[in-house]
Amino acid sequence: MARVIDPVVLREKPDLVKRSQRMRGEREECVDEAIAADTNRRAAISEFETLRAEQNVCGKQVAAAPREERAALVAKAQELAARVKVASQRASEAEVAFTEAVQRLGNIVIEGVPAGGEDDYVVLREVGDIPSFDFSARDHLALGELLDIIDMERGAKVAGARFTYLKGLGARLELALMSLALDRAIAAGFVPLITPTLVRPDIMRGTGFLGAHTDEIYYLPADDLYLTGTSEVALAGYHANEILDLTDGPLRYAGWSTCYRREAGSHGKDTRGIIRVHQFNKLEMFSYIDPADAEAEHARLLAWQEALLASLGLAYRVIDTAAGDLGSSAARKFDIEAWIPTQNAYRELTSTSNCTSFQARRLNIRQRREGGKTSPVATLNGTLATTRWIVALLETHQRADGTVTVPEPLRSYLGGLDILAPAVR
RNA sequence: GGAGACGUCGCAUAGUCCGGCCGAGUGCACCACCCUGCUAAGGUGGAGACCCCGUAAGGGGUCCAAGGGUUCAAAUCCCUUCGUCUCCGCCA
Repeated sequence: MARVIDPVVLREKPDLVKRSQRMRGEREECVDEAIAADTNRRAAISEFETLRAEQNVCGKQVAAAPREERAALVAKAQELAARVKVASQRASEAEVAFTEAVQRLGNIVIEGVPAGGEDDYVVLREVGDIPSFDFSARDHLALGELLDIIDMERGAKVAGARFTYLKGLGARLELALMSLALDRAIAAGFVPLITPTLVRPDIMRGTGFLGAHTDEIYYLPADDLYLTGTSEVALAGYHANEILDLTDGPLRYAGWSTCYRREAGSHGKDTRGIIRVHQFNKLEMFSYIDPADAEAEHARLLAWQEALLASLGLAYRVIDTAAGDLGSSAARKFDIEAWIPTQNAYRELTSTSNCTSFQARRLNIRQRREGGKTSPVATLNGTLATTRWIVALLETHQRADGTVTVPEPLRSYLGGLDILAPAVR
């Protein structure tokens, strides 16, 4: 059964949970409701178990009794069985009610996370020089079309709005970016994983995506499967219902997959180019770690993201997302936004979340502790590269003639190419 | 898509036909101790997960792929789902 937040914390430190709910701008009363449901549930379980114990004893008596006494004992057992059935039903109803109540609670926000909504983030730092041009800068789509590497028109013809073709050097650029990121991840000790992009409902639910964001997700009714919007889903599900050995350190995976998002709530937003498309590729870092080390790991994920962005010559800022803008699973989230010259704004290129033990509880992922006890692990995730980076790369490194300088780290992945220019034919 | 076999406590298996003495035997692996003076063998004991009550000691409940059903009682009978394997068919 999904527990989501630690029931012991809920019971013993309800104020902590209430404070978290408040910071998220969500209902505080949910906490008391969950506690009441918990009390109710435990009473129902006790009642059922007492009756059940009685029934078990009775059953043994029936089996051991001589024939002539059986009829009477069976009659008694029948009566008992009926009562057990009722108690059992009540107990499972109470269990369901508790699960529902507790699932309405978001993860407990980490101390230091700014309170408030989407606009209440705190900028931790700005890094790199904001590019300036002595010519009129083109946006990424203009550059993409000039270079013949992005084809939105044909994307729309074949699949509809928000679909695209990456062509020629565009296709190679994406692969180069992903490959560079993968090599960095491998160097940092991540195990590469190419993940399923269709998953079952229980996995989707377990990772916390089947809540408020259900209409963001593509669903295939004929097969009862969901298309994943990030490999985080499959990466988190990878060790579902397992007991891990983390004595040699965290388990780190780098998931490479295509991602699918319906973008249901963003009609009219970012309609130009490949900033916001229904299908893109992403390399995702994912860590399973002892909860005590989760915050340190979060800092490491962020550092790896920053190192990659910086090496590609992108100007960016790091923001500490406000509590109200966190997903329900996240206890803290850092976004890195790169400067997009033609938008005169920072736009999100990566995101890294510390889900503490929230996601692991839902997915029943534990570790063996000293003394043989088990406890939930912590999970963290973070973007290491996505298709969207191409937007920042093209715009940042463009030149007056519409060609684009290839940042040094990507060149070896493009056969040594240092300038993206229109193909001659 | 059609036909069939199967899914047991880390691994391998027994048990399922004939429901209760099976929460479950055996081997291997594992842990503790003993014996042995040696990188072996032998002996004794212990090992799972989850939940409830309890300060604790301890007690109780649930779990034989998952979920339902029959029954006083289900690993064992019935149904559904998921998964694995074999054969046939199909296949960008």
